[in-house]
Amino acid sequence: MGVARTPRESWVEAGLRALADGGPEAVRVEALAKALGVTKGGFYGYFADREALLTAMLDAWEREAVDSVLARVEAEGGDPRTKAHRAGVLTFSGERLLPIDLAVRDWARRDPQVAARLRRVDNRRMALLRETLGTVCTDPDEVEARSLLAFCAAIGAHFLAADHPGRTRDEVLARAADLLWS
Amino acid sequence: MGVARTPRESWVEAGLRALADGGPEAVRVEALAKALGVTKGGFYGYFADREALLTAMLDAWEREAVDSVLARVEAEGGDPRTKAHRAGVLTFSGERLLPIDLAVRDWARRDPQVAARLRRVDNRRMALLRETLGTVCTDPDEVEARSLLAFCAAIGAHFLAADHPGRTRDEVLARAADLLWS
DNA sequence: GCCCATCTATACGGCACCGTATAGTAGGCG
DNA sequence: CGCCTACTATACGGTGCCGTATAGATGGGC
Repeated sequence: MGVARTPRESWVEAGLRALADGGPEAVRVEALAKALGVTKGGFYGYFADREALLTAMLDAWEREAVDSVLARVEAEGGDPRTKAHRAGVLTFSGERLLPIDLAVRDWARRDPQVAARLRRVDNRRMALLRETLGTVCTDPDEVEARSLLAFCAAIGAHFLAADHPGRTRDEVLARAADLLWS
Repeated sequence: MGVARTPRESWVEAGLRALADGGPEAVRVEALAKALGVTKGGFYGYFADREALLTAMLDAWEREAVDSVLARVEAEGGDPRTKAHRAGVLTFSGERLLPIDLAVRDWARRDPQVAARLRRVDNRRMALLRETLGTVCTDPDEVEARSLLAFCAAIGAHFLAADHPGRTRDEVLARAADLLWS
């Protein structure tokens, strides 16, 4: 048996990279092959077509972005706000997950399949926010409002281009977090 | 002189529609021509190339999304919160501007030219938010934080797929607005 | 009615990509 | 060693798109 020189995961990996910095349209079989230093010859042994790769990419992302993150957060435990913060850091820092996350969000606006997946992911993240914010606020409606604001801030900050004269974005976000968790 | 059967604005218009529901990659000369019921023959009389159309689209969007909206808001006047709310409604309701806005946001992550433009737009919107929130809150740092939260909510809500058991998204957003303007 | 600018259709070469077919190579296993 | 499987390179037809060239239509101005 020959050894897998360019195994299935390599294609998924390259696909996620392309998605991260070019959107789903940038996930092109021949381009990935060139990025991997091969031709597309072997691709169709792993995937029926381009669409199958996109699905596999989303599968991998869903696992890595939620299961793995939430598992680590639960394992380390700690203060509710700390847990929420660590989940945010694990998810939205690091050059890897964030750009994929943002690309998936835009993609979801055009593809119902992707939207359904993102909904599963976001619901689990919202559940964590609800849980932690429930410790600093009793009114369930307000907990929901604060959770949405927190989530929107975590995501929206990356889609906003506004400046904050005399401050950094991170400083403003820190102040916003204080407001939400006060 | 022949009359403009498919004038320049038609191409810009069709381009913005394509951008709104397919992203910049979907703005393709031949596809627009087909959508307009024409061939691409006349296109290159108005635009040097596809890139020139994209620029013209952004010009049109910037005027319509900011100049026109802010002018109308200032003209009608009213309560600060009302002004901010009306600006939000004019910008983010209606099937027209919102999807273009969201598409531009994703586009800006990959194209510095677009990012610079979005920055101008967002700064003007932020200025309005700052002004109105300055009337309910004195600490400038908190005004900035609340403004950012409000803006992130307006944008982020459209990129979030989470559910709110027993509530609608609009209900939660209304509660969030109450928090920010309290 | 005719001219002429303005728009339009058609055709072209080029490129990038998809998915398929086919032949070549490389390494584990008997 | 030689086979057989897994992977790879190459080549192909098809499609959709870009930008250019060129010829045809259309309607206002004189």
